[in-house]
Amino acid sequence: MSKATIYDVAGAARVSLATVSRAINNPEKVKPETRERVLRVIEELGYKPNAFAKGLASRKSTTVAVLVPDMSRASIAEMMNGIADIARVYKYSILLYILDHEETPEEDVLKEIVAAQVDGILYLNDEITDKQHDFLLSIKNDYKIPIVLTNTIFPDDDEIPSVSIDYDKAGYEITKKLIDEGRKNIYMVSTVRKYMVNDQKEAGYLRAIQEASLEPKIMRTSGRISINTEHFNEYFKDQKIDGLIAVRDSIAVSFMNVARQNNVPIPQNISVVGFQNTKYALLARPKLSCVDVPIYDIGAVGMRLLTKLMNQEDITEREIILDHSLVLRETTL
Amino acid sequence: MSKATIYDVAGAARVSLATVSRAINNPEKVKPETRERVLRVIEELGYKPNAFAKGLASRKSTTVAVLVPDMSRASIAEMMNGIADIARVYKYSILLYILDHEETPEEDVLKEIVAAQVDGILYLNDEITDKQHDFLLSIKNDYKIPIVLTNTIFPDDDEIPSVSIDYDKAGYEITKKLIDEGRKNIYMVSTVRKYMVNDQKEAGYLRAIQEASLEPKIMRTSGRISINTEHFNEYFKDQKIDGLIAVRDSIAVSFMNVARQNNVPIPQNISVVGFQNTKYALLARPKLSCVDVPIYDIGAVGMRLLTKLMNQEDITEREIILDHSLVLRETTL
DNA sequence: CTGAAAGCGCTTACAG
DNA sequence: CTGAAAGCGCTTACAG
Repeated sequence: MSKATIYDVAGAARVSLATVSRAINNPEKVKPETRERVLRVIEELGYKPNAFAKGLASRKSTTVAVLVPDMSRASIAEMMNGIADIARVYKYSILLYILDHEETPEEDVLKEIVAAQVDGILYLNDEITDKQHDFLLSIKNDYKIPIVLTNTIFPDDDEIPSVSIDYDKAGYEITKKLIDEGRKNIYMVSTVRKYMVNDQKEAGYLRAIQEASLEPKIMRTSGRISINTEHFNEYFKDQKIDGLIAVRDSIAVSFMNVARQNNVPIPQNISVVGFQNTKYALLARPKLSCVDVPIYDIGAVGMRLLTKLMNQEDITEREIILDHSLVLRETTL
Repeated sequence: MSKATIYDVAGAARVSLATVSRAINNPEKVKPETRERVLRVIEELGYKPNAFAKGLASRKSTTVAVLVPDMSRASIAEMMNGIADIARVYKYSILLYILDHEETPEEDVLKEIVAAQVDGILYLNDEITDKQHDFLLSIKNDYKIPIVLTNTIFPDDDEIPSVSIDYDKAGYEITKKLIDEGRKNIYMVSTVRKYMVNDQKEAGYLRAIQEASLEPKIMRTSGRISINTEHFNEYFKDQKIDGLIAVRDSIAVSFMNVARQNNVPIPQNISVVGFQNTKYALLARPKLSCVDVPIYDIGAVGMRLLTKLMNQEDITEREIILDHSLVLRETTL
């Protein structure tokens, strides 16, 4: 049961190794009966082509690198499911790189990725500095490795394709919803870290607030629950808040817990909404209204787009925007 | 900037390619000044060894495969963080395989993994049938690829090393805690899917229940929230339940929501506990008591153990059990 | 300490 | 439609 090579198959099928290779990779170039004989032997011997030899000879790896910031974020994990499902369909393997922000500079990780000879890169890190962006561009142009930004965008970039939703529009819509309810003091709770997508949510929020001549109030939190609690308690001192938009469901739930402690009924006194539509939203009481982000699909479509790029197919859209929707449950009027 | 090969380096450094290879892989076999000259050229040319050629020639890939059932499970995702951090320390790359239960048989995925020539396998799927276990054994023995079961175990297996906590003991302890509170009708809510770790939690529960001469009541749920709700409503009809142990935090939270709807105070009337100590537990009100599972560490230790196995180091412990703890918050007396 | 050469297991023009 | 042969970029005994 030690590994059969292409020579073993060729011998057993009484053909040359070139024919075995063709039977696998270009079946139409082989006479049907020969092909079947070869395929049968492959089956019998449990033959699997050695990935290294194949990669070396063909100069293609059928491997993509996926670069993620932190797997424990629910959105990242769910995207991976979408990516993996599509990768399997197109027979790509996934090399996974998780950034450990403190230890290894992203640039080093990217160099590792280049050395690994991947055919393409899925970039899920949604904090992108100008410097990082330049480096991505150089990888794309110097090494000709296609890159797709997945659930993130870089403003005014028309070189690197991306897949996401229109977070600006979503931010606008959900803010508008609260304004239409008659809310006047609507806070947005965003993150200290400069995630690209949260910038967009904020921009949409600001647009809606300004259109309605209200006062914008953006707070940035680390996301740590204990710290949130402290901040949120402040909100109830002046009693002026009547709407809250959190960039993540879990932050919204965290706020609701503090509101209950202060005996402020939701949604009667305050409308609360989140982003993503995770399990947190469903498990919360009252059930959280939020923007639904099709995160699995974003991963899947990102991977699909990358396969096209790797095949040098013509891409009409370089920036794919998937649909989102507002899921109104119990925390809005 | 297109890729330099080992020949380019050898040429520029005026040595043979064998010397370049040694300078990289066995520096002590090369005269210091030669080595430095080679290393300088490598730096200048930005040379990175081609991973395929290296893998083909050396028959080692410095790559491990990680096989996971579903990335969206919080425990799996967090384990990945631990695995990736340690993998980087030991310079291993990670090939990620996510099972899509319906589509591709696990056996096929495992064959793919073997073909990818990985040096080791981290197996995180915690539903293991006898057949799957046999297949794992054959991979380990026929192909000599080390395997580590991470956060799962296979009963009475002394061949495949594993890293987890003592779920049986944890199940026992948490049940004992409720019994000590004076609870008499303690339910365990487990899963329909036969996760190995949940079997152990159940075993521990049963042991404690029987010791106390109580009646065991195990319910198995699909985990879908809507279905849970239906089931849980049943519990309140006969009013006999006074303790609930869920194998996952989110199931416990789900139950608490139904309890509130039925106006049953927690923990006064019913003690509720979960497993894992996820964000769900902290975000719930009252805050959920639960068994804390050091899931990041399980991943990290699993990866570390695998590196030892791949280096053929002597392993004293084949079954590593990490410590767990009981985190008592507001849902227990 | 260093080099020449074989070999790892494939793919792919090139002939036929 | 099929085969012989070169080549992908490395590693590693084997000599010297």
